[in-house]
Order: sequence, then structure tokens, then C-alpha cells
Amino acid sequence: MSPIPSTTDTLTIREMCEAFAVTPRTLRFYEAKELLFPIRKGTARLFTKQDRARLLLILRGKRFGFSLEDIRQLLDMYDRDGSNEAQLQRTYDLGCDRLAQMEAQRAELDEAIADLKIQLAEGAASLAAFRRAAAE
Amino acid sequence: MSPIPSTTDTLTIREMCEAFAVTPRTLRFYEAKELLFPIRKGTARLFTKQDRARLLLILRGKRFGFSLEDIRQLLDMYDRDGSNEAQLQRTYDLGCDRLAQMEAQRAELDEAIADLKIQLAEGAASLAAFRRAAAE
DNA sequence: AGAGCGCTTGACGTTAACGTAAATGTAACG
DNA sequence: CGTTACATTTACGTTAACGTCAAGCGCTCT
Repeated sequence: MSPIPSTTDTLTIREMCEAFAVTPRTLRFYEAKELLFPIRKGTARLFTKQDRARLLLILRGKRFGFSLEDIRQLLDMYDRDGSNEAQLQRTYDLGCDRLAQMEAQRAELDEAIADLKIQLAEGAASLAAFRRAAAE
Repeated sequence: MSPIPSTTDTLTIREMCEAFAVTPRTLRFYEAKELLFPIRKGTARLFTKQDRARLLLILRGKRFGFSLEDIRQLLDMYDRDGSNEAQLQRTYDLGCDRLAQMEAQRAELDEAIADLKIQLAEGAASLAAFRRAAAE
């Protein structure tokens, strides 16, 4: 057999990369940043079902423009909701803060979009004027 | 008189900073990047009406998410042939592209906000359960 | 045993848009 | 003339999220 086709339900780094279209460097980076926790068989990494679930969430978070640090905190919220009350409360508060940031961001984005639309309308008017002049 | 109150219709760097809420560093940086071309009276900078118009466009472009390099190219195009229809069309198209990107970004953001709200609702439920348990 | 992958761990490189510090200049006030 | 208060240039520092070597280990195929 060639490149070790994951015998169990764990994936090698290469399989993981292909499954999620990321580079090995990225996976090692995420591990160093404590976003992923692959099993270490000797020096090699084996990515579990949990790691796959986490990576899915990481990539989604990135598409939304969150920083990896934000994502790490959110992931903590996702898995440790069975801990003690104080911890859960802290996590919940963190999530609320994050939500507020996101809504503020959306407000700014909406404003920028509105402004850009105005600019585009003016541009369209200028273009129309040009064309009327040329059509004379 | 203290800090040279612009005698003509040019502004000193400080006046410019106050007028646009930017730092001196930013203005020098923009000059180095060839986004602004203040008159050099000796070593000092004097910002003309043109510079003010350009800075306004720069700041607006930044709000729309254009990079400084993108903005520089747009400004240069306008300097060379400001009243060229093809040029105006090109700028308009770029604006439309950006608008599409921003709206896509907003859609994703909305989705993320919805997801996070779900997570928070679950967190709130867990907390409530904890408290019901603790209440007895 | 030797060749050749693929994986591993460092560790420095990259990009954007400035921040910040150091050394120096210069204009006006007193 | 000295001090204050800015100004200027030069150049290194910052942050995020990896990219890109470099050098070595561990299997496997032959």
C-alpha cells in the first residue's frame, strides 16, 4: 500500500488536507495555536472526528472574517458547554460580546454599502450624460 | 501668531490632520505612496485643495474596502483622463464589483450572526438549567 | 543497504497600513 | 540667546495567517 489510507477513523495530515483543501502548514499552525488537537502517534499526527468537526467550524469562521483567536474562543464555547456554571457564564458573555461586535460590523457594512450605492448612482448618471452627448 | 494659520488656501499638516481626523504619519505615508502631492515649501508640506479632494476620495475608498494601491490606481486614472468615458466606465464597474463583494460579505455575516445567536440560546438554556438545579 | 517518499520541527520571510522612536531642523516667543 | 513647540527624515516595530526553506527522521520498495 502507498500513502497509508487511514485504517481507523482517523485521517493522516495529507488526507486531512485533501478533505478540507488546506495545506499541511495550516494544520500544524492550527495545532500550534491550539485550535486542533490531533493524536500524536510517535511524531505523526492523526486527526480524529472531533478535529474534523473543529476544522469545519474554523474554516466557516474564517469565511466570516473572524480572527483565529476569536474562533478559538468560539470553539471553546462549542465544546465545553458541559463544564461548571461559572465557566459557562463566562463563555456565554464572551459570545454576547462577539455578537455585539458582529452586529456593529454589520451596521458599518450596511452604511458603506448604502454610500457606495449612492456613488454608483452618480457614476451611472455621469455615464448616461456622456452617452446622451455622444448620441447627439 | 502661533501655529501658522494657513494664510492662503493651503493647509499645514496639522490643519490637514484635524480637518480629516488622520495622523501626520498617515499623510506622510500617503505622500510616500504617491497618493498625495503636497507642495513642498522648503521641507514643509502644504496641502492644496486638490490634496483635500484626493484625501476625501482616499478615505472614502478605504471605507469601501479598497486597498491603498487600488485607490492609487483609480486616482491616477482620473488624473490622466478624468473625463474619459471608458475610464469612468471602468471605475463604475470596479465599484459594482466591490458592491457585490460587500453584499456577499454581509450575507455571510448575517448567517454567522444567526448561527451565533443559536449557540447563545443554547448557552442560555444550559445556564437556566444549571440555575433550576441549584435552586433546589 | 540504498533510494526515495512523506512527515517532522524549527525558524525566518511576507503583506498592509501605519505606529513609534531617534536625531535633527526651524520658526516664533520672551 | 534659550526654550518651547512643532516639523522633518530615517528606519525599525507591529499584527495575522500562513509561506518557504532547511535539515533530519522513519518507512517502504527493490
